[in-house]
Amino acid sequence: MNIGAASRASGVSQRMIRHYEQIGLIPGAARRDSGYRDYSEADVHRLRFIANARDLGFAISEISTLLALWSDQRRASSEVRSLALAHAEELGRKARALEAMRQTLLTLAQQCHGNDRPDCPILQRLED
Amino acid sequence: MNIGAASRASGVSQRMIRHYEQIGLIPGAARRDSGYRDYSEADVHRLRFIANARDLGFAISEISTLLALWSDQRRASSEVRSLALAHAEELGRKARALEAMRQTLLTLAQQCHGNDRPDCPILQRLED
DNA sequence: TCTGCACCTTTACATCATGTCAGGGTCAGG
DNA sequence: CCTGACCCTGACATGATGTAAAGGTGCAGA
Repeated sequence: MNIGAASRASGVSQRMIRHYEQIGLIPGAARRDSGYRDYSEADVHRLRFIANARDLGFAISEISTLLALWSDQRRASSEVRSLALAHAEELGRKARALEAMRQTLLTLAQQCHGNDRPDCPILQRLED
Repeated sequence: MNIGAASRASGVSQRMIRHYEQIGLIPGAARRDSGYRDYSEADVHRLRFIANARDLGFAISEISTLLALWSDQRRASSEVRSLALAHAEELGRKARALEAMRQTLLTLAQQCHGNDRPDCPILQRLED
Protein backbone atom coordinates (compact mmCIF):
# COMPACT_ATOMS: atom_id res chain seq x y z
CA MET A 1 0.00 0.00 0.00
CA ASN A 2 1.38 3.41 -0.95
CA ILE A 3 1.46 6.29 1.49
CA GLY A 4 -1.64 7.94 -0.01
CA ALA A 5 -3.76 4.86 0.59
CA ALA A 6 -2.29 4.40 4.07
CA SER A 7 -3.11 8.01 4.83
CA ARG A 8 -6.72 7.63 3.72
CA ALA A 9 -7.09 4.35 5.59
CA SER A 10 -5.65 5.69 8.85
CA GLY A 11 -6.72 9.30 8.88
CA VAL A 12 -3.12 10.47 9.32
CA SER A 13 -1.88 12.94 6.72
CA GLN A 14 0.99 11.92 4.47
CA ARG A 15 2.97 14.76 5.95
CA MET A 16 2.54 13.43 9.46
CA ILE A 17 3.23 9.82 8.48
CA ARG A 18 6.60 10.91 7.10
CA HIS A 19 7.14 13.09 10.14
CA TYR A 20 6.39 10.29 12.60
CA GLU A 21 8.86 8.13 10.73
CA GLN A 22 11.49 10.83 10.84
CA ILE A 23 11.23 11.43 14.58
CA GLY A 24 11.25 7.71 15.25
CA LEU A 25 7.69 7.35 16.54
CA ILE A 26 7.13 4.62 13.97
CA PRO A 27 9.77 2.45 12.28
CA GLY A 28 10.84 3.36 8.77
CA ALA A 29 8.38 2.00 6.23
CA ALA A 30 9.39 -0.74 3.84
CA ARG A 31 10.42 0.60 0.45
CA ARG A 32 9.69 -0.56 -3.07
CA ASP A 33 12.42 -0.51 -5.72
CA SER A 34 11.12 2.88 -6.78
CA GLY A 35 11.73 4.26 -3.31
CA TYR A 36 8.01 4.46 -2.57
CA ARG A 37 7.05 3.64 0.99
CA ASP A 38 5.03 0.43 1.31
CA TYR A 39 2.58 -0.08 4.18
CA SER A 40 1.00 -3.23 5.58
CA GLU A 41 -2.34 -3.54 7.36
CA ALA A 42 -0.45 -3.68 10.64
CA ASP A 43 1.22 -0.37 9.79
CA VAL A 44 -2.15 1.20 9.11
CA HIS A 45 -3.45 -0.25 12.35
CA ARG A 46 -0.64 1.47 14.23
CA LEU A 47 -1.30 4.75 12.43
CA ARG A 48 -4.96 4.58 13.42
CA PHE A 49 -3.89 3.99 17.00
CA ILE A 50 -1.79 7.13 16.82
CA ALA A 51 -4.61 9.14 15.26
CA ASN A 52 -6.99 8.10 18.02
CA ALA A 53 -4.50 8.97 20.72
CA ARG A 54 -3.94 12.38 19.12
CA ASP A 55 -7.70 12.90 19.09
CA LEU A 56 -7.64 12.34 22.83
CA GLY A 57 -5.03 15.04 23.16
CA PHE A 58 -2.02 12.85 23.93
CA ALA A 59 1.32 14.41 23.02
CA ILE A 60 3.73 12.56 20.77
CA SER A 61 5.95 11.63 23.69
CA GLU A 62 2.99 10.09 25.51
CA ILE A 63 1.93 8.26 22.38
CA SER A 64 5.40 6.83 22.15
CA THR A 65 4.90 5.30 25.59
CA LEU A 66 1.41 4.09 24.71
CA LEU A 67 2.73 2.41 21.57
CA ALA A 68 5.36 0.61 23.60
CA LEU A 69 2.75 -0.56 26.11
CA TRP A 70 0.42 -1.51 23.28
CA SER A 71 2.94 -3.80 21.66
CA ASP A 72 4.16 -5.24 24.94
CA GLN A 73 2.19 -8.39 25.57
CA ARG A 74 3.44 -8.58 29.15
CA ARG A 75 2.48 -5.01 29.99
CA ALA A 76 0.54 -4.24 33.11
CA SER A 77 -2.71 -2.45 32.34
CA SER A 78 -2.11 -0.31 35.44
CA GLU A 79 0.64 1.51 33.57
CA VAL A 80 -1.72 2.46 30.78
CA ARG A 81 -4.34 3.43 33.31
CA SER A 82 -2.07 5.75 35.27
CA LEU A 83 -0.82 7.37 32.08
CA ALA A 84 -4.42 7.99 31.03
CA LEU A 85 -5.32 9.38 34.44
CA ALA A 86 -2.31 11.67 34.50
CA HIS A 87 -3.24 12.93 31.08
CA ALA A 88 -6.84 13.42 32.13
CA GLU A 89 -5.68 15.50 35.06
CA GLU A 90 -3.53 17.62 32.79
CA LEU A 91 -6.48 18.14 30.46
CA GLY A 92 -8.56 19.15 33.46
CA ARG A 93 -5.96 21.72 34.50
CA LYS A 94 -5.94 23.25 31.05
CA ALA A 95 -9.73 23.24 30.82
CA ARG A 96 -10.04 24.94 34.19
CA ALA A 97 -7.49 27.56 33.20
CA LEU A 98 -9.40 28.34 30.03
CA GLU A 99 -12.66 28.42 31.92
CA ALA A 100 -11.23 30.86 34.47
CA MET A 101 -10.10 33.17 31.67
CA ARG A 102 -13.52 32.90 30.12
CA GLN A 103 -15.29 33.78 33.35
CA THR A 104 -13.07 36.80 33.85
CA LEU A 105 -13.86 38.01 30.37
CA LEU A 106 -17.58 37.43 30.79
CA THR A 107 -17.61 39.34 34.06
CA LEU A 108 -15.76 42.23 32.50
CA ALA A 109 -18.00 42.22 29.45
CA GLN A 110 -21.03 42.31 31.71
CA GLN A 111 -19.69 45.43 33.37
CA CYS A 112 -19.10 47.02 29.99
CA HIS A 113 -22.20 48.72 28.74
CA GLY A 114 -20.98 48.24 25.19
CA ASN A 115 -22.32 51.47 23.81
CA ASP A 116 -20.45 54.00 21.68
CA ARG A 117 -18.82 55.80 24.58
CA PRO A 118 -15.14 55.23 25.16
CA ASP A 119 -14.93 54.14 28.78
CA CYS A 120 -14.61 50.40 29.11
CA PRO A 121 -13.79 48.31 32.19
CA ILE A 122 -12.21 45.64 30.04
CA LEU A 123 -9.46 47.95 28.90
CA GLN A 124 -9.13 49.38 32.39
CA ARG A 125 -8.55 45.93 33.74
CA LEU A 126 -5.84 45.26 31.18
CA GLU A 127 -3.97 48.36 32.33
CA ASP A 128 -3.40 47.30 35.93
CA MET B 1 15.18 52.60 31.46
CA ASN B 2 17.08 49.68 29.92
CA ILE B 3 15.32 46.60 28.62
CA GLY B 4 16.14 44.57 31.74
CA ALA B 5 14.41 47.07 34.03
CA ALA B 6 11.47 47.37 31.63
CA SER B 7 11.18 43.60 31.61
CA ARG B 8 11.12 43.38 35.38
CA ALA B 9 8.66 46.27 35.65
CA SER B 10 6.25 44.86 33.07
CA GLY B 11 6.53 41.12 33.53
CA VAL B 12 7.37 40.66 29.84
CA SER B 13 10.62 38.83 29.13
CA GLN B 14 13.38 40.68 27.30
CA ARG B 15 13.07 38.11 24.58
CA MET B 16 9.39 38.88 24.06
CA ILE B 17 9.86 42.65 24.26
CA ARG B 18 12.31 42.43 21.38
CA HIS B 19 10.01 40.03 19.59
CA TYR B 20 6.97 42.30 19.93
CA GLU B 21 9.06 45.12 18.54
CA GLN B 22 10.21 43.00 15.62
CA ILE B 23 6.73 41.89 14.60
CA GLY B 24 5.43 45.43 14.93
CA LEU B 25 3.14 44.91 17.91
CA ILE B 26 4.88 47.80 19.64
CA PRO B 27 6.87 50.65 18.06
CA GLY B 28 10.64 50.39 18.03
CA ALA B 29 12.06 51.58 21.33
CA ALA B 30 14.11 54.75 21.58
CA ARG B 31 17.85 54.12 21.48
CA ARG B 32 20.75 55.54 23.43
CA ASP B 33 24.03 56.35 21.71
CA SER B 34 25.26 52.95 22.74
CA GLY B 35 22.42 51.31 20.86
CA TYR B 36 20.72 50.26 24.09
CA ARG B 37 16.92 50.39 24.00
CA ASP B 38 15.44 53.05 26.27
CA TYR B 39 11.95 52.69 27.75
CA SER B 40 9.60 55.24 29.26
CA GLU B 41 6.92 54.65 31.88
CA ALA B 42 4.34 54.76 29.09
CA ASP B 43 6.23 51.99 27.28
CA VAL B 44 6.17 49.87 30.41
CA HIS B 45 2.48 50.61 30.81
CA ARG B 46 1.85 49.28 27.34
CA LEU B 47 3.93 46.18 28.03
CA ARG B 48 1.92 45.48 31.17
CA PHE B 49 -1.26 45.83 29.11
CA ILE B 50 0.09 43.21 26.72
CA ALA B 51 1.10 40.89 29.56
CA ASN B 52 -2.38 41.10 31.08
CA ALA B 53 -4.03 40.40 27.74
CA ARG B 54 -1.76 37.38 27.24
CA ASP B 55 -2.74 36.14 30.69
CA LEU B 56 -6.34 36.25 29.53
CA GLY B 57 -5.41 34.10 26.57
CA PHE B 58 -5.64 36.70 23.83
CA ALA B 59 -3.52 35.95 20.77
CA ILE B 60 -1.04 38.51 19.50
CA SER B 61 -3.31 39.48 16.63
CA GLU B 62 -6.16 40.19 19.04
CA ILE B 63 -3.86 42.15 21.31
CA SER B 64 -2.89 44.24 18.34
CA THR B 65 -6.55 45.22 17.95
CA LEU B 66 -6.94 45.81 21.68
CA LEU B 67 -3.92 48.11 21.69
CA ALA B 68 -5.38 50.13 18.85
CA LEU B 69 -8.69 50.44 20.66
CA TRP B 70 -6.91 51.28 23.89
CA SER B 71 -5.07 54.21 22.40
CA ASP B 72 -8.07 55.42 20.41
CA GLN B 73 -9.83 57.99 22.53
CA ARG B 74 -12.84 57.96 20.23
CA ARG B 75 -13.22 54.19 20.34
CA ALA B 76 -16.58 52.64 21.02
CA SER B 77 -16.52 50.35 24.03
CA SER B 78 -18.85 48.02 22.14
CA GLU B 79 -15.95 47.03 19.90
CA VAL B 80 -13.87 45.99 22.87
CA ARG B 81 -16.81 44.19 24.35
CA SER B 82 -17.57 42.14 21.27
CA LEU B 83 -13.92 41.22 20.89
CA ALA B 84 -13.87 40.04 24.49
CA LEU B 85 -17.08 38.07 24.05
CA ALA B 86 -15.85 36.43 20.87
CA HIS B 87 -12.66 35.46 22.65
CA ALA B 88 -14.63 34.13 25.62
CA GLU B 89 -16.64 31.96 23.28
CA GLU B 90 -13.49 30.60 21.70
CA LEU B 91 -12.07 29.84 25.14
CA GLY B 92 -15.30 28.05 25.98
CA ARG B 93 -15.05 25.94 22.86
CA LYS B 94 -11.52 24.89 23.72
CA ALA B 95 -12.39 24.21 27.34
CA ARG B 96 -15.33 22.03 26.34
CA ALA B 97 -13.16 20.09 23.90
CA LEU B 98 -10.58 19.40 26.59
CA GLU B 99 -13.29 18.45 29.06
CA ALA B 100 -14.79 15.99 26.57
CA MET B 101 -11.40 14.34 26.07
CA ARG B 102 -10.96 14.20 29.82
CA GLN B 103 -14.34 12.55 30.34
CA THR B 104 -13.57 9.96 27.68
CA LEU B 105 -10.30 9.12 29.39
CA LEU B 106 -11.91 8.93 32.82
CA THR B 107 -14.61 6.61 31.53
CA LEU B 108 -12.02 4.37 29.93
CA ALA B 109 -9.85 4.40 33.01
CA GLN B 110 -12.82 3.42 35.12
CA GLN B 111 -13.37 0.39 32.93
CA CYS B 112 -9.71 -0.56 33.27
CA HIS B 113 -9.12 -2.59 36.39
CA GLY B 114 -5.53 -1.41 36.44
CA ASN B 115 -3.97 -4.57 37.72
CA ASP B 116 -0.96 -6.38 36.32
CA ARG B 117 -2.86 -8.25 33.65
CA PRO B 118 -2.43 -7.10 30.09
CA ASP B 119 -5.97 -6.53 28.87
CA CYS B 120 -6.92 -2.87 28.94
CA PRO B 121 -9.98 -1.14 27.45
CA ILE B 122 -8.01 2.07 27.01
CA LEU B 123 -5.68 0.49 24.50
CA GLN B 124 -8.56 -1.37 22.90
CA ARG B 125 -10.36 1.87 22.35
CA LEU B 126 -7.32 3.41 20.72
CA GLU B 127 -7.22 0.56 18.23
CA ASP B 128 -10.65 1.16 16.71
C1' DT C 1 43.50 53.47 34.65
C1' DC C 2 42.67 48.80 34.35
C1' DT C 3 39.78 44.91 35.32
C1' DG C 4 35.81 42.35 35.94
C1' DC C 5 31.07 41.78 36.06
C1' DA C 6 26.51 42.81 34.80
C1' DC C 7 24.14 44.39 31.22
C1' DC C 8 23.09 45.20 26.41
C1' DT C 9 23.20 44.06 21.17
C1' DT C 10 22.04 40.84 17.06
C1' DT C 11 21.65 36.35 15.03
C1' DA C 12 20.46 31.84 14.99
C1' DC C 13 18.54 27.47 16.45
C1' DA C 14 15.05 24.82 19.18
C1' DT C 15 10.45 23.64 20.54
C1' DC C 16 5.48 21.11 18.72
C1' DA C 17 2.46 19.58 15.26
C1' DT C 18 1.22 20.65 11.02
C1' DG C 19 0.66 22.82 6.25
C1' DT C 20 2.35 23.89 1.84
C1' DC C 21 5.33 24.48 -1.93
C1' DA C 22 9.05 23.45 -5.24
C1' DG C 23 11.60 20.53 -8.11
C1' DG C 24 12.00 16.26 -9.29
C1' DG C 25 11.06 10.83 -10.15
C1' DT C 26 7.42 6.85 -10.98
C1' DC C 27 3.50 4.45 -12.65
C1' DA C 28 -0.50 3.22 -15.32
C1' DG C 29 -3.92 4.01 -18.94
C1' DG C 30 -4.90 5.55 -23.37
C1' DC D 1 4.96 8.15 -25.65
C1' DC D 2 2.22 11.38 -23.21
C1' DT D 3 -0.51 12.81 -19.37
C1' DG D 4 -2.21 12.90 -14.94
C1' DA D 5 -1.97 11.08 -10.56
C1' DC D 6 1.03 9.63 -7.43
C1' DC D 7 5.49 9.55 -4.82
C1' DC D 8 10.20 11.42 -3.20
C1' DT D 9 13.14 14.95 -0.45
C1' DG D 10 13.99 19.37 1.29
C1' DA D 11 12.77 23.72 2.72
C1' DC D 12 9.97 27.42 4.72
C1' DA D 13 5.96 28.85 7.57
C1' DT D 14 3.03 29.05 11.63
C1' DG D 15 2.89 31.11 17.34
C1' DA D 16 5.00 32.17 21.39
C1' DT D 17 8.82 31.45 23.71
C1' DG D 18 13.58 29.78 25.39
C1' DT D 19 18.43 29.51 25.00
C1' DA D 20 22.97 30.17 23.36
C1' DA D 21 26.78 32.37 21.05
C1' DA D 22 29.71 36.19 20.02
C1' DG D 23 30.47 40.65 20.80
C1' DG D 24 29.88 45.77 22.61
C1' DT D 25 28.78 49.00 26.91
C1' DG D 26 28.77 50.84 31.51
C1' DC D 27 29.96 51.13 36.09
C1' DA D 28 32.33 50.19 40.44
C1' DG D 29 36.25 48.87 42.85
C1' DA D 30 41.49 47.96 43.14
